[in-house]
Amino acid sequence: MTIYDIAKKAGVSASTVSRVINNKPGIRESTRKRVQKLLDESGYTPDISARGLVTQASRFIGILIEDIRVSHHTESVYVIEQEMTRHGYTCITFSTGADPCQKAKYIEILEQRRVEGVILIGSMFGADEVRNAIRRHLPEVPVVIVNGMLDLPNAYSVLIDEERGTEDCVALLLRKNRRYLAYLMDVPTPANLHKLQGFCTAMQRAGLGDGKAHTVYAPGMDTNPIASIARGREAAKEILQKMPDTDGILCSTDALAIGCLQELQSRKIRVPEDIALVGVDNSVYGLVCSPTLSTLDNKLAEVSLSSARLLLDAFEQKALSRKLMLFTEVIERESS
Amino acid sequence: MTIYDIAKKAGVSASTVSRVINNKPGIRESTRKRVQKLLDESGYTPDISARGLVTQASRFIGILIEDIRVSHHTESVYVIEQEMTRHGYTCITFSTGADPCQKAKYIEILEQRRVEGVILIGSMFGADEVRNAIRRHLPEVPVVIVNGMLDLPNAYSVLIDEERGTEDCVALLLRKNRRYLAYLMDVPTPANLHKLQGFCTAMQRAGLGDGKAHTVYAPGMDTNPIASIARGREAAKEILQKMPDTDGILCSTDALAIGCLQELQSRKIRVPEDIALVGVDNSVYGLVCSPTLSTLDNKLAEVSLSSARLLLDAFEQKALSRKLMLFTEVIERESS
DNA sequence: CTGTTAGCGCATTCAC
DNA sequence: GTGAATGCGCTAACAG
Repeated sequence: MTIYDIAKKAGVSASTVSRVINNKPGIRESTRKRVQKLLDESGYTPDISARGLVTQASRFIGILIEDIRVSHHTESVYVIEQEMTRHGYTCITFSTGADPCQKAKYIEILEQRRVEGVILIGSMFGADEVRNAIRRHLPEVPVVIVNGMLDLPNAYSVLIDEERGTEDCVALLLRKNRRYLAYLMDVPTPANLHKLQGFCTAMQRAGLGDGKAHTVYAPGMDTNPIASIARGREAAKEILQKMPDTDGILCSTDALAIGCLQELQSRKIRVPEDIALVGVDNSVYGLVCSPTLSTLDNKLAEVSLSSARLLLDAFEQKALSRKLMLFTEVIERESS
Repeated sequence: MTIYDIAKKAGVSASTVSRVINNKPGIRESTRKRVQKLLDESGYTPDISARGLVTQASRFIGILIEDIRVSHHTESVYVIEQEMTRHGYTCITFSTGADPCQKAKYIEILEQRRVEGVILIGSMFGADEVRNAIRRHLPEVPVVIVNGMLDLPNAYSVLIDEERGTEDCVALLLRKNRRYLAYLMDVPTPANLHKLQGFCTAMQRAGLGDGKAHTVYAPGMDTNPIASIARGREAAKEILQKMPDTDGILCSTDALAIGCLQELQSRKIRVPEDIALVGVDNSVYGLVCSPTLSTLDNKLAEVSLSSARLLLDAFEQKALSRKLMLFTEVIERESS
């Protein structure tokens, strides 16, 4: 079923049908009615790709995330997809995994699909390989990176002040009279390094010594939340062994904090009485666990919506700024 | 950058370039080398949509789910996307929401994108509106429905025997010497009605009376997991009020069970000592809460992989069957 | 107001 | 082996 089929049935030319479909002016009302009726009855639907070929507009945007199973990524994708769909764009979403080369491959697929814009979710998309891939494959289309930076003329950033937020988390623990703080850090992405910086700053300011000495890493590549939890558990063991005096633990993600919590509880260490616990992400997990988890709300939903809006503005070249910063909020629950 | 640009640079015709790109035979090796080199250097990438216009193959498939934020949906989408991408297909995923009309709209978008196949995740896609939309907009492409049925010549089903699984859950509770069972049921989707059927069968068989009389509904349209948890909490109150003797609760989803757990704990009712709790979905939530949640693993990952494979088989018309059934497994954890 | 023509980027005949 | 011509479904520019 093409516009030609409709045109034949209606006894008009294909252009007339096209005009009706696209609500172009300059058509006699009677003709429009007649064609529209046929259009409705025949169940015709335009081929958007064919249209895109001539209008040079795919109406696609690409969304890249490392792993959609991570709950705050999911939230981001949800919000962005709703907003972009509302504006007539179709989202192509890929879970790229952690490997930068793999990320570059997906960028090539997005080029093949002629996306009009891209949203990268996560600071690890600021890697050099990604930048090169963008420069090579998508040098012309606006690219918004969420919670990260990309030094490219077509790149935009929506940032979250997690460094400051982490300082606020430390402040919370200090208010709870904790003095032997530990920091449990996930893979050293730029975002996580910012949080570490915040932790160190706050520790120093409080006269609690070198933050890095109180930091334990939870190494691992698997982005699955279950794997994250397991890593948190392992890292908790390390904290307890190396820093037995610890009375407060700050985790760079909620998933790690959950693992941590499980390890503490299995050892009958009371949370928050013996050790207070704070996570980051404001994920559902923090509401599901018991005690509920104090966490840093990094406003992923707002940030994602802003990034979608920023992309839409960039399409109309009316983006006010290439860089946007949003602020976090500490959510105090039972674990602190 | 088109094949014509490459052709000009190479001093050959566009057809030759096309042949090189598609690895067609009948090209002198020296020519192929020369063109390939230019292809690589220039950073040319074919426009898949333009190709699709002539080959009549979009290499798109559509995935429809109600809400990607629901953790087992997310898992499904992840698995399907990985598998389809591996086979050269690009997935277009939409969160449709609960409204059947909205679902129909998304099906129309999929038609506009000329998807070659569709995967519907969830039994609520078996609704009449959806069937009509498929019949109208996508009568020719294979449609796989996960955990549901669609009476259409181009439809395939991958089912999970949750009815039997629910019976197994009741058996678990009986083994734990529970006799006053309640069933907490989410919105009456076909899948949830199957579970209810399983509950009733098992209750009757055990001589515990009419299952329906022991069933409480958690009404609500919001598919967000946080909303589900809240609904579970409300429903738990109702159970405690109407059936104060209850010593075991089976919930049709983990999220509801989490809400239930929270309400019980807030009333100092011990789980599992006073009331045992079992969910369905084997979601991360069940590992995050405390006590950890016994649950029915409905093998969403396997089911999703099977549905992707089924679709791929249908593309090559070598699908062995239109209907596939997989089996569940009870996972016993601390809550029972 | 409407039809004719051309061309988007590509693969595929059919000649040569 | 390779090129010229054609058409996929559609919109846009230009006639009329």
